[in-house]
Formats: sequence, structure tokens, C-alpha cells
Amino acid sequence: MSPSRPLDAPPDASATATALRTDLAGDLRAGDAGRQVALCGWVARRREHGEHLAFVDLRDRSGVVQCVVDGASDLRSEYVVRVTGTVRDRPEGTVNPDLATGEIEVGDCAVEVLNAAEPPPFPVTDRVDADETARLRHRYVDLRRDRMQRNLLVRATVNRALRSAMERQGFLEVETPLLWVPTPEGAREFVIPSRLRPGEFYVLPQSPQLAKQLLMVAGVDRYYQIARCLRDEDLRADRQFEFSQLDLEASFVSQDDVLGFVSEAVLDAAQAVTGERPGEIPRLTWAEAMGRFGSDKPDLRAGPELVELGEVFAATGFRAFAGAPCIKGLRAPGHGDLGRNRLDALTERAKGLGAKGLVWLRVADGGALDSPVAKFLSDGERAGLVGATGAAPGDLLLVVADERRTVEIVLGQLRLDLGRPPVNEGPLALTWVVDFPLFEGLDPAGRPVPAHHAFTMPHPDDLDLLESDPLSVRSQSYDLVLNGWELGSGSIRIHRSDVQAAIFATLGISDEDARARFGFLLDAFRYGAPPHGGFAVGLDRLVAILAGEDNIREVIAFPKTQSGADPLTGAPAPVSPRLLDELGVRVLPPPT
RNA sequence: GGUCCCGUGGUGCAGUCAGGAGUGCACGCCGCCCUGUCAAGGCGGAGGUCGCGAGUUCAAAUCUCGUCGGGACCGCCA
Repeated sequence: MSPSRPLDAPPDASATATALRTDLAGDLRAGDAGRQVALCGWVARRREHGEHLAFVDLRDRSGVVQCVVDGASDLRSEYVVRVTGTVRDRPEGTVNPDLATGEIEVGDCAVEVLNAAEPPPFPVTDRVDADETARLRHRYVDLRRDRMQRNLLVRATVNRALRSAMERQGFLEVETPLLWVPTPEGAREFVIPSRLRPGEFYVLPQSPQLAKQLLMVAGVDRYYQIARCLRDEDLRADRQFEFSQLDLEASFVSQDDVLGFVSEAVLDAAQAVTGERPGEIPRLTWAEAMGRFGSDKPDLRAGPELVELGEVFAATGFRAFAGAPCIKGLRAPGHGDLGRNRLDALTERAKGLGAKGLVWLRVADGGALDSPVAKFLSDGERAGLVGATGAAPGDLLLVVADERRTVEIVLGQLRLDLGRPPVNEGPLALTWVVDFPLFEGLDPAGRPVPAHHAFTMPHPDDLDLLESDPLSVRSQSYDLVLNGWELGSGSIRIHRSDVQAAIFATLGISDEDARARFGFLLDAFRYGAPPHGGFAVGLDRLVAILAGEDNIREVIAFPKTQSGADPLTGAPAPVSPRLLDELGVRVLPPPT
């Protein structure tokens, strides 16, 4: 992402002036020449030229400006200073075109040290990437760097754009509780002991899902919130314990309505950050996404799609293909130079993903296929393979024959292994994935497992399949995908008790179970629940990609490490025995 | 729960495969010099539990095992 992309107009000087300063350092331009200014910030760098000339780069939130001082021997890196002086054009030949403030400097400076500072634990510059533990331990220093300041700005810009889009579309911001009730579904929850009722617990919400549905019953009609969500699951580059969502829910809506609300907000956010509005977000059905990309969160940037090869090999004599329920291929452009070691590794990878094997063919100059199995294929099959995949010399072809789902998942993963650019690279590849199956498979007891949650409305055309063929029932649920990252998901909810009862029956949830788990929601629905649906956009992921980062920790002010610790505060930490007593909590000795 | 990678003055790296004195590079830090630099420049200096603990060896930053911390991924994340 280019650093020149417009973010937001800088606040005007009157808004940033304080008792101690008149301007922000990075805002000064040639037009300010002649003005007396007072600036406050940190000493970014000193360049001393003897006793009576030194340059001090003063850094604040807005950037840096060069201050010319008589001597700087009493200044050190990261000292907090107040500089007063006169803005002036730089002398002929000393303009710095790499600096936004490079046409001017602040001359005749008086420098007041507001606070001395120890040398920083790592350089406050984007030029070197310090150890991440050190960065987190001294996050207040790390965040001074241009890159991190910019990431915070991108995040605030996205936040503002999303809020503004939701307000414009008539949504009402409502806050929902952080202290919620335990529910047995979904992600592992963070547990909060109750002091007033020892032995009982709140949990932190994994999302405001049920609360926002209650707000629909309450007649709020259109709700949104930039909501903190908390899930006690293992951390990843794209997952933290606590993360933020643009959460929304609306009444009397169709799926198209919801997709429209979310598109407007996300496209606004992208435009606010990049200055360009992406085109309309294309839609794929879940079946298309799986068939063409082998993934329910397809990365549209990652090279060619999977190719159906059943017809090509319909009458094959090659035993590995004959009679297979599904045969598909993938063209990997330019990978025809892979050696046997890499190809063997790919084969192992395919087997690890569930395939019985992997057929690879290198396309040689002239179009001949170089492969251990080429001799088992007829001339027509080889030509058909090249024709169907569009293979060219230098390409690698991969073919898998197996159950359809296995073929798609294996080739989909290999497609990413071989052709996926870094998540933060290239144009924004947004896509909707719609018509997810209602159930994603069977649990060990043979019961369908909900793909989204138990309140997802089935596709109206598939209602009568609930009993006869539940796994083929589509749902009115949908995901938003950006560069192969799941940005969010949502659904139209069930508001009719007869449909909900049918779903519970299919899931094997008895009336008593349902009452115990979701009683308060079912109660609410008896008092007039409007048809409704909603969505939640993962804010950290959206911001990371818009900021050009491949890790959401880079767009979170104070993130946790992969083991869930905060090197800055030392969290998590023990609490006093007295507090535990008050909470009615006893800690077990560590397992041996 | 599992797989893989990393850990060397304050910072970033090289050295580890193939054991031989804490060896090297760049930055930073401290001191001196320097009037137009902008990653300023020159000279000098200080700074080390090679993450930690065992083991092998005459000898371990280097090999082995364990452990701690960090990262990527699988499981997990309705």
C-alpha cells in the first residue's frame, strides 16, 4: 500500500494548539514561513556540526520537522522538548524532498527540555524491525514509530467511516453487556466469578449475538455497535483473545438488504483509507466457491481456479482415476521447474489433507507432459487435460481424484500453497460467499452440526428437506471474504417458533435442552419477534489489510502474544488469596 | 494437545551444518572534534550469564536432552 494514499484531512491548527504549542510539527509547510511557532514533541534525531550549529528533528504525532539550534549537546534521543522559533524557507540546495516538511525548517530555536529520557530500548524507526517481545514490553515506545502511528490512524479512520455509514443508513448504536451469561455453544468463553454470588459466573461475550436479537424484539429496528468480542481460543496472526467487530442487526430485512448495509460500510471504509472505492462486491455461492477455489473463503488473487476433469477422464484406463466420483485439476503457472523433492513434498501435503494421492505433470517445452503417470494416459486424455486447464510450457499440473469434497479441499489448499500472495499485497479482493449449507456435517452421534448457529434461517426453497436430507439444506447465511481472510459472517435468523422447533429437532435438542440453553431468547420470541438478520465484520482484519499489515497485532495498540500474555503489564497474573476467598474461587495446584 | 522456525553486548545480523580464547559487521550509547546536515561526518572508548539447566568431550555459542520465551501453522475458533 502506498504511503501517499490519503487518509484524512489533518486537524486544523486551531484544533491542535494548546497552552504549550501553536502547531503540530509535521503540519508545517512553506506557507507557514515567517510564523513564530511553538512545538512540542520528542527528539527523533540530532545532527551536530560543532559548538554553534545543530539540527534537531522534532517528532510528534503528525510527523517530524527540522529545527536549527545553536547547540544540542544537552539533548538526547527521545527527550521531550518544547521548541520555539520561526518557520523559514530552507537555504538554497538544502531542501529535503523526502520529507513532507522538507521545504522549511524552524530557525532561531529556543529549546526547553520538558522531560529527559533514557535511550530507547530499540530504535524508534521503521527501518529496523525489533524483536516483537521487546516491542510489546515497551509498546509506548513502539507506537511512536511512523508505521504504528499510521496504523492507529488507519484504524480510527476505518472506525469513523463504519460508524458514519451505519448512522447514515439509519442504524442506532446500542451498547450490550460485557458480563453475560454462560452458553454451551460455540467458542470457549472467558469466565468471571461473581463476588456477590460466589460459585456463580458471568462470561465475557464471544459476540453480542443474542443481545442484538433481543434488541430486534425490542423494536430497535436497526442496531449497530463496534463491539469487543472475547474468545478463549488459541491465538494466531489473525486471531486475538479480544477483537472488535462492526456488529449489526436489522428487522424486516432480506439477505440482500443486509449485504447492502455491510457493503456500503466496508466500501466506505476502504475508500476512506485508500482514496479509491472498490467496485461492487461480487457474490459466489458456497458451492461455487468450493467448486472453483476449494475454499469457503477463497483468495481470488491466488492464481487459476480448479478445473473439472471428469469428462476428460470419463473412459480412462488409468486405475487411480477410473471410477473416481470426482476428478479435478489445478494449473500452477511457472511451477514446472519444481524438482522431485518439492513434488514429493506436495504429494505428502495432499495425502496429509486427505487425498489418496496426487498426480503431477510438468508441461515441457512443446507441450509434452513430463510425469510418472503420463504413460498411463491416452493421447486424447493428455490433450484434453492441457486443453481444459489451459496449460502452457513451464506450468505444473496437479490432479486429484477422490470424493468431491476431498478433491476440492486438497486442490484448494495446494492452490494457496503454490500461488497465494501475502494477504496484504495487491488490490482488495472482496467477495461475498452466500448459500452456505445449514449443517456442516454429522457429529459422532450422527446428528447434523450447525455451520453457523442454531438460529440460522434455512433457505426458503429447502425447508422441506430438513427431515429427509438435512445436509443438503442451504441456509440464509453469508460470509464476507477479503484476500482469503474471513472478514465476517452473518445470517437471517429464525423468528418463527415452528421452524425453530424443526431445527432443534433435527439437531437433537429437546425442548428442555433448548429451554435450558436459550430460554431467555425463546421467551422473548414469544412476545413478538420481527423477521431479522445481521452481520459482524472483523474490524482488526479489515484494518490490517487496509493498513498493509499481515498480522492483526500490528493494528492493535496493546495486543497479546501467541501464549496470551502481555509483556508490558505482565498479564495474566495471580491475584491475592483474599480476593480469591471473596470470589469463592480456589486454585488447584499445577498439574505434575 | 501437536509440527516447524528463532533466541549471540541496548538494537539488527554473521558465526552453529564441520566443537578449539566472546571472533566479526552495521546501528545505538559515552567522550572529543566539526557552521548546512537530514540514516550527517571524523577519532577514541565502554558495553556479553551466546535465554536457562543438565549431558557428551581434553575443550561447547556450536553436538545431545530438557526447559523457558517469541513466532508460523494444525487441532481449536457455532
